[in-house]
Amino acid sequence: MNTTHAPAPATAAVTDLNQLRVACSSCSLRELCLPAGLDAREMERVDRLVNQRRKLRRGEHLYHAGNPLVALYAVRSGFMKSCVLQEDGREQVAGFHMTGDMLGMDAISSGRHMCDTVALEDSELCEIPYSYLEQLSRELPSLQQQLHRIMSREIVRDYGVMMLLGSMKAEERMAAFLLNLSQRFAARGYSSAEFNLRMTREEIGSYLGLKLETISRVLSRFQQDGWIAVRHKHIRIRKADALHQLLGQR
Amino acid sequence: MNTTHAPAPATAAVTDLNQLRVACSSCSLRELCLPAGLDAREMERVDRLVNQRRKLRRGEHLYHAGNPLVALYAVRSGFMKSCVLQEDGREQVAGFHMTGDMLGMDAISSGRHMCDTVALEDSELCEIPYSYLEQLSRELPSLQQQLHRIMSREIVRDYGVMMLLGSMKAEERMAAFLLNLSQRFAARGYSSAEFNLRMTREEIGSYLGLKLETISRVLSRFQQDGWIAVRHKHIRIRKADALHQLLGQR
DNA sequence: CGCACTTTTGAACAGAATCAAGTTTTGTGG
DNA sequence: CCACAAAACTTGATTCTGTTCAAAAGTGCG
Repeated sequence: MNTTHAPAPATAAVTDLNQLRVACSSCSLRELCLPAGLDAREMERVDRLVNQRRKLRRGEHLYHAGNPLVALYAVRSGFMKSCVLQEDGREQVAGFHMTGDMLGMDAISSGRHMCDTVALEDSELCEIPYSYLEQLSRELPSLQQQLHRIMSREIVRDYGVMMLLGSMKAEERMAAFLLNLSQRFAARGYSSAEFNLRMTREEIGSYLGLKLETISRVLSRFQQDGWIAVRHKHIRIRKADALHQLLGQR
Repeated sequence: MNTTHAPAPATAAVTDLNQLRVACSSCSLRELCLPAGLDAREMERVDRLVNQRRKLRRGEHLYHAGNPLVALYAVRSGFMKSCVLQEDGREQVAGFHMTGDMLGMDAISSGRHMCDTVALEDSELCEIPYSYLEQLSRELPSLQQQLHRIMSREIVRDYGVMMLLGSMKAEERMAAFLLNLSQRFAARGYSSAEFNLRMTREEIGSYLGLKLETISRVLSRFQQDGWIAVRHKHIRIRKADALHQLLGQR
């Protein structure tokens, strides 16, 4: 067994911290991530598959649109965004990714990434070489299933974003966004009521199809209504019900 | 070999036209569809996998949100739409599907469909039992690859829709929509310059995040500019360049 | 052939964008 | 560790795009 936190044995030739192994089997995210549903023997084989870590400083790219597909990535720690770009330079945030999320599946169709993925804070990722993943998932039906589930989950998530962008007003989009973050933090064992936004108002706006001024105004309005408390990037949800109602009604 | 158009042999006990076999290997869509990239031996095995057809009259559902995942479907002929629904009853078109498109991948993540899929004209679909597909794709690496490519393509398509909904104006959305249809018809051997819309203005509006009146107005404007000719559902693209420019600029 | 649905077009309205100015925060280098 | 510049945020006033409401005309299905 090996973990990031175990000191490197003095006798071993471990020179690169990035390559320190962290077994999936001992990872707290295993139930959210690629190995969900695998038994011990299977997990061991996945451990050997995922043998490379990648560290990114805030602002660094994991990949750019156009880069060839090498690997898929699982977020081990930190926070990322993916942006789609248009010829004319306009850019739109297509998603925010946190711990346990899988990245890079956009590249499978053409062999090249179709978006940019960037760290919004210092982050660590597990690199899953794609060709080995394909191979191993032929041998381990549970792994194959989980991979398919993960890709399908991304498709479903995208449908939700379409709904958001296509038929909600500014306040509804913001409520949906906050509740989504809240729920994802909760699923990871953090508070669902209090968290820090890792992105700027402009990035939220890009994701929600709104301008940054609108984001700012809606947050202020929610605060005045007593539904949330905002201070800079810190959010405290005071009336989750009210936010939910905003979505359910009409 | 067996095709839909061959008369059923009088001696055979073929009673259900829906079950008449049409081999993938003799299907004109094979290069667009699931068997793309397979050799003859592999194709033969996929033929045995896809042994059920399903006919839908215009307006009939292929599946509803909530239905359990049974199969994926390939559009053999006709035209379909998928709609996501919200608790409050609001509904949004998430995609239009034509010949060769694969449907149903939204259900893999949870085992239940997350959208409604409906025929917009009489349509025929190939039913691909999902558990057999999983199994066979473990045995045939090319099939596995193609399945992954298809799911990834759906993710990339969704990114495009997000871009459209999140950062384009009404006219740009409409131009993108028309050009996308045009290009997809062309890929299927039809005219890229002239085609019939299979959906109502309201459905286009729902897909593009606009109201039907806006769709009508934008089409009229395009027509006045001489960029297209619209008569009811019939569209003739006269200046594809102008439409492209509308997207590329700014 | 008629009724329901779809589409077009106009006029008034609303929500979000844009423009603008000022404030706060953050990150960097001295 | 502090000072400063750049980036991020807030708020107000104005503009504009697309929605809503309304009415009339066209289409097509049964």
